[in-house]
Amino acid sequence: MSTEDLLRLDLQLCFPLYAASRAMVQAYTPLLAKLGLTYPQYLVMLVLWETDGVTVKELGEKLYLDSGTLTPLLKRLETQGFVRRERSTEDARSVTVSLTPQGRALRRKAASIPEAIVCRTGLTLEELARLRKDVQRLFEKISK
Amino acid sequence: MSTEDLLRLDLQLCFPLYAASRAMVQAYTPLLAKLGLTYPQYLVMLVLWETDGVTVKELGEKLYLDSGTLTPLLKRLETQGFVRRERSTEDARSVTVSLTPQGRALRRKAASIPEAIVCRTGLTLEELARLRKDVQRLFEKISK
DNA sequence: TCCAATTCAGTTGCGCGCAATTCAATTGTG
DNA sequence: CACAATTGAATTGCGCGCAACTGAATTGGA
Repeated sequence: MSTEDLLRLDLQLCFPLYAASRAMVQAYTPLLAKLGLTYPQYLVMLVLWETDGVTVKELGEKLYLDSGTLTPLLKRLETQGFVRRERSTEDARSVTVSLTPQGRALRRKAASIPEAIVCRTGLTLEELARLRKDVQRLFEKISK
Repeated sequence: MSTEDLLRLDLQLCFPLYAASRAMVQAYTPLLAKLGLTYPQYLVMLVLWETDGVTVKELGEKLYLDSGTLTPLLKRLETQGFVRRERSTEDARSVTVSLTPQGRALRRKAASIPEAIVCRTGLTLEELARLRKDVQRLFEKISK
């Protein structure tokens, strides 16, 4: 393949990835708006619904986001009444994030979202699982 | 699969897509920084290197971005001296974006980037082509 | 024990993305 | 032709992402 070809927009992997990621977030947006969440906020809630009481650092490791992104995002979730943020007693450098009852309750309202998105893709669960694995593999290759 | 499972972060397609897309942009960032470009600016340049003299609307259609994103981005490219923006004479509502000699020259400097990224993924061109097609198909399904 | 190095969250600054709005130019219809 | 509807770019406002930095708390080595 020539350099010319490699510089063509439609032949690069990155652009479809970038476009698909944004389109995915846009598909979630109206569903999440009903809960009062943005997509990154939803990701934080997914982590907390699975493991309540995590530090900002742990959230960052799971979501690949830094404190510059998480701190203001968590403050907004706190203002909304979905989470509490408190300095850890055993290590005062870290901050523990935990769900409020309201934050826990939100999980039920979110329960219907994944299926709605799966339907939207029009792919079978097998196709989705394979694509997810491929994209994950790509991510691992790139991110080191 | 249960609702519980569907809400698990690691089982969703969207999160790996989101993480991979950001990781990809991060892989481009140091290479593009040498040219004075961000990743979205690079996408605009890719379009212009292929088809010089396009309107903001056409750019938006190719990149799935609106004027709210493009107008300030194009102003920054203009300030850098890579593009010119001028009101169309036949339709004064639209603005035509074209390359400056400096913008055209940038293409040669960018020529080595796609291959560097391909190497970074550690995938064969066949694997990349297949993944690109799958992601494109997903994008088309979602974005309507 | 002391103190330099590290860690963790927070802050600042900037460039997207995108919804919503504005305004001027153009188009289409009676 | 008139004028309402549409189109295209620009603007505003907000929430990310992320690099770079700050400052406080903790750790680890001499």
